[in-house]
Amino acid sequence: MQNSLKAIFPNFSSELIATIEENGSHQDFKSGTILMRTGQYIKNTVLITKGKIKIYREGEDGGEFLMYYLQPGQACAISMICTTKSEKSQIMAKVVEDVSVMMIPLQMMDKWMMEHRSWYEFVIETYRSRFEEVLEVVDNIAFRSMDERLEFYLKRHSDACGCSEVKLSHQEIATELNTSREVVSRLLKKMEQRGLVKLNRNQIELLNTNFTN
Amino acid sequence: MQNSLKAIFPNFSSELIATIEENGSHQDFKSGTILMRTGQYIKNTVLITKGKIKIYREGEDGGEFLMYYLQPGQACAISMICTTKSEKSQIMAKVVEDVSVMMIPLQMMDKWMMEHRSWYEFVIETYRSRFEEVLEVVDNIAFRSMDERLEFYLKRHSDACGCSEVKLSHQEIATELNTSREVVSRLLKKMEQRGLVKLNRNQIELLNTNFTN
DNA sequence: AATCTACAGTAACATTTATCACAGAAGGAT
DNA sequence: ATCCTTCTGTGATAAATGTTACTGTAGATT
Repeated sequence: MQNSLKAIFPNFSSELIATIEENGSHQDFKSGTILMRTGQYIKNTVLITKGKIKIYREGEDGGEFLMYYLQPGQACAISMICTTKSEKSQIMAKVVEDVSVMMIPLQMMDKWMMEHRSWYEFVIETYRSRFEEVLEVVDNIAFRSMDERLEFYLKRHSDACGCSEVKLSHQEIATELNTSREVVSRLLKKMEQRGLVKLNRNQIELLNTNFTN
Repeated sequence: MQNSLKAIFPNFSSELIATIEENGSHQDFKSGTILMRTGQYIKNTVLITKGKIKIYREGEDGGEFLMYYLQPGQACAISMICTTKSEKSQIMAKVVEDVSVMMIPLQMMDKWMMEHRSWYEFVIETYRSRFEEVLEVVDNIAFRSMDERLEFYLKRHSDACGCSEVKLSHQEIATELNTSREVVSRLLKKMEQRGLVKLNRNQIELLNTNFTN
């Protein structure tokens, strides 16, 4: 256990790892579990050691909008921020691949910030990278049209999984981009005609990862 | 001077105020000055003591997109985040009302985080509130159409200045929402017909601040 | 094999937003 | 007062996106 945590969070000091083992509680969740809801109070910070969690925003009409994914070695920035004052969550977190996490009680946050340099740096870096990621999301919806956003979305996915096949239905993609299935189908078809992708049932193969044209 | 800082940042401890006075440099900037550009390296954290700074994202085509405003008693979250590793800025910061600021050299950031509880809390709270604000921006562009976004925009403005008159041209508003002047003119006209605003040259008067209908 | 269901394709149409073109109005400068 | 510039209003049109409706197909179920 100690070994695995150290492997996943290589920058953590040994003392920090030990402290985490001591105070955190290890938990597993199945794909589909909703870990956090908008408006819910947060009592833990979450460190991901296995699997994938989707962080998204929910519209009043029930529409979803993907913000980013959390993967092993990462932590939920929102939970860190809100934790310090036990604020309400502003986002939804859903498990999309069975996960293992360490739940860190909120009281530890402030304490460790002072006591563990490597925790402090991890937290700051988490804030920074998530903030940047969200800014990129803003860019996309503010300045780009749906076809560009779709390309960006597929690229992000293949980057995340490290493979060129994206295993999602058009409906799922549409939901995450907050558009309709028909629009996604149309645009994908156009991309196929341009030779950028190959379409199969429940699977999109990226032919030209570097389609910046 | 000591007095004024304490008045603007009431939660800062006296020792922190003294430290800021000692290490920060007081500077003034005229309206229109660009304090930070995308891609620029950041070497200071900025505390605003007077005036207003606009934080926005710039598209490749030169389009702007308003993120939020910084006002007295606030600090630039981006500069704090980037500062810790002297990262590049991801946003633009432009003075929109003559400002006075305290520039804090980046080396101080980490040091004060450990030494001054009130600084630590201020930084965390700044992260949190800005993150939330950006999430709200995402909501708006992801889920809402232009007429709703325009209403929200006007509301934010009147909230910020504390008055019901928004002194902006249609062109300026269009720029910040990344749309065109004609669209703004048309939507405003409709709002006027619905009795929500009164239109004058370079000025929009909100008649019904609570237009959630 | 027959049936069922989720997924994908596509045409037709509605709506929203962007763009072009131009006219008039307000206020400052001469 | 006249001229100039900026701001505003509005129609016509184009483009992008959303919606409705329907068809076909692959794979699962029976």
